[in-house]
Amino acid sequence: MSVKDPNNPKVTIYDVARESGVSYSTVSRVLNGFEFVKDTTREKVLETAERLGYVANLQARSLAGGKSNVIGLLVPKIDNSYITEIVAGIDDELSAANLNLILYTTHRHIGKEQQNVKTIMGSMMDGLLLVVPLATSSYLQALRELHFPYVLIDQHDYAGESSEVLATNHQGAYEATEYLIGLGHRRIAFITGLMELYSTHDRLAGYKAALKDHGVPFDPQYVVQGDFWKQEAYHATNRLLALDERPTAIFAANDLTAIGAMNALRDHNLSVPEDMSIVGFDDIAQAAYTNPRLTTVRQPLEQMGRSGVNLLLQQLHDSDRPPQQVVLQTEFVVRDSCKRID
Amino acid sequence: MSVKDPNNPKVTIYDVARESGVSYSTVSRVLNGFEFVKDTTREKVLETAERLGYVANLQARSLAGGKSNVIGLLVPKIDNSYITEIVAGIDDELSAANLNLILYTTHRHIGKEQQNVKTIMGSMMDGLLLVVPLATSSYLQALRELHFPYVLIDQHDYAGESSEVLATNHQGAYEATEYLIGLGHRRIAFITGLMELYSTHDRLAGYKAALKDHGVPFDPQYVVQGDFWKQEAYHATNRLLALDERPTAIFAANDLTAIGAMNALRDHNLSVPEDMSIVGFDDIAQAAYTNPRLTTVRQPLEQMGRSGVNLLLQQLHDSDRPPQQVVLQTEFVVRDSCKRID
DNA sequence: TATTATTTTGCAAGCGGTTGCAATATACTC
DNA sequence: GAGTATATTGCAACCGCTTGCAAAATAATA
Repeated sequence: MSVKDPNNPKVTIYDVARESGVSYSTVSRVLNGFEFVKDTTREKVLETAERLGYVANLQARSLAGGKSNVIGLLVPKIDNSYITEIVAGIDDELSAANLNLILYTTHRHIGKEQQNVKTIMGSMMDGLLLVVPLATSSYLQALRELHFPYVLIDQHDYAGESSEVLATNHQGAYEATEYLIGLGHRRIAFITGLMELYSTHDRLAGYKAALKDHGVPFDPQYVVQGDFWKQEAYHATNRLLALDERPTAIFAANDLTAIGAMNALRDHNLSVPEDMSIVGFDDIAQAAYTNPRLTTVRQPLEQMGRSGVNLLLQQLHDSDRPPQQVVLQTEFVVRDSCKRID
Repeated sequence: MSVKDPNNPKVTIYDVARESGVSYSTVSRVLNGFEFVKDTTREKVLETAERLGYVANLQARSLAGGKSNVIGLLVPKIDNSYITEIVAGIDDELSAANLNLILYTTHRHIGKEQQNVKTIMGSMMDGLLLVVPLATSSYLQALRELHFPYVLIDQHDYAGESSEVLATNHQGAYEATEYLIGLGHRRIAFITGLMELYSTHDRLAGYKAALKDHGVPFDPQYVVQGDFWKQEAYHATNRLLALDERPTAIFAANDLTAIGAMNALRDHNLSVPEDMSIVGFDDIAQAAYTNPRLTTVRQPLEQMGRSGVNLLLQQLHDSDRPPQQVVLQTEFVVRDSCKRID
């Protein structure tokens, strides 16, 4: 790396300065769009920089107190399209804003979440995007105290002091449940997601509200706990099937849960939607390819990522901007996994 | 960020030094596992660092010529599981090695690829992982000249001077084609991928080799160009269906292409596998959920990501290590999208 | 044209680390 | 216990860039 190659692309600000006959600070000013620079100087510098193929060293810039143009992204794990669609939106928007993205994966390891946040705060990134973080209380406070810009994506800060982007979970769940009721179902089960996440609670509340509004008594035995993953959903479904009075429909907290449920049903030789209606949540790409195709509540995942970036960008520009909440609309998508019963 | 908070987590090496009564260089040495440090000193420093919650500033470290512990990852776009599975493997392995990942997405914009590589080289990352890069010649040379550690994933450097991880594309395509021939097919079409990618050529060669070995004459009209994406595959399939003598089977360069083909067939009211057999390549998650389930050639995508990281790690440890090639085994996966014909 | 206000520019310090080299402390010999 | 080899530690310089402040250049005013 340190070879002084003749055609070494490691051009520094000093090289540009020397080559264009001005001081390095002037170069710095030009490159940062500082206004008090004579136009001719600016052009000259810009031209030389271009010619020499100068590219700023990010770490040096950030170390010197400027912006690093890097924002951190904390996600649980890159292994399902719920996450990757959000990340795609984030990446897209960040890229448009000429910002770099450094990815931190917690591998669903709670301690790591905290650890990463500390690293990020210590590392002079410009901001942080947290996608469905779990144990937030500890470090959210630290982030706030330091005025470190951050945005929560699909997670809620009960303290109400964080910018966040959410979807209409309650409404989505309400509509899904209502749809099932409309098809004649009365014994409707709900497989929850991770209890640490706000969306789980919000969806559960929507489900209950719909039952109530339509005079269907709420029966706790039909609410079983999942964790947004197939495996756990599989077990949860088995528990439901062991009930004396099996449900006739399952509302799954997300599509992966729905798929896990379908797997369990298949292993019990039950078919969807004949023996059991199923509704998911998210509308990940896979949902359109299950067999039967999954009826679900679409979340605008990519848009959620984009909105998160925008919220962060606003904070970056105006650091005292109060926390803001963006709530995106879900949409009920009818496909083939539900059937009317009598 | 610069607030001198009482509980400011921005602890520097100087703080640790002062607090533990040694010089900052000693702290640096301890933190970097340098050997010539007295055990008692080491412990004392480590203990203080821990207590103060010290976390190294990456940019400073990298600026000072040490390792940055950041590696760059260049990918086309985060929007399909081919990419995300590879990224998952990379992320996993990197995380295990305690390395950070900064993500560069080219959005399939060739100029951006080059631009990003330049940025990366100028930014003192420790290394670079390139997943299916397209226009490589220009910057691969620059990377080599600077001895900048990098690894190609699923792409081949014809100059033979790059470390790369590939899959047995030729063999995979050969087996797929052979399988179709074994089912009695003679008019077997091949929808190619992006011609800039090595895998496309390798698969095409495997397809041709299988035809030849089994005495099936190669007919150029059955090879149509795609680009690894559904849309283009859709059009390519339409072209095949417009032929006087339609093929009875389609071997698609990847699963997305296969799915695009299936969409086109459906729009022609043709059913798979009754009217047309289809084989894909990759075995992305979706392949198991198409209807009918897709017969395909599995690439160990996640493992490819992992291997890429390992190759890079080796280079990081021994910078004169000659370029190495890792070729991972593909595996033919029979599902329901092919049928025997007479 | 001298004087003063305003632009532009350059210098130096510092961001938080790493590292070569010299200085100091400790261990080993005789 | 003096002398020398070896293990530890500290100092200073530097990585590439930003920025406050002062100097130099230019424009405005009298």
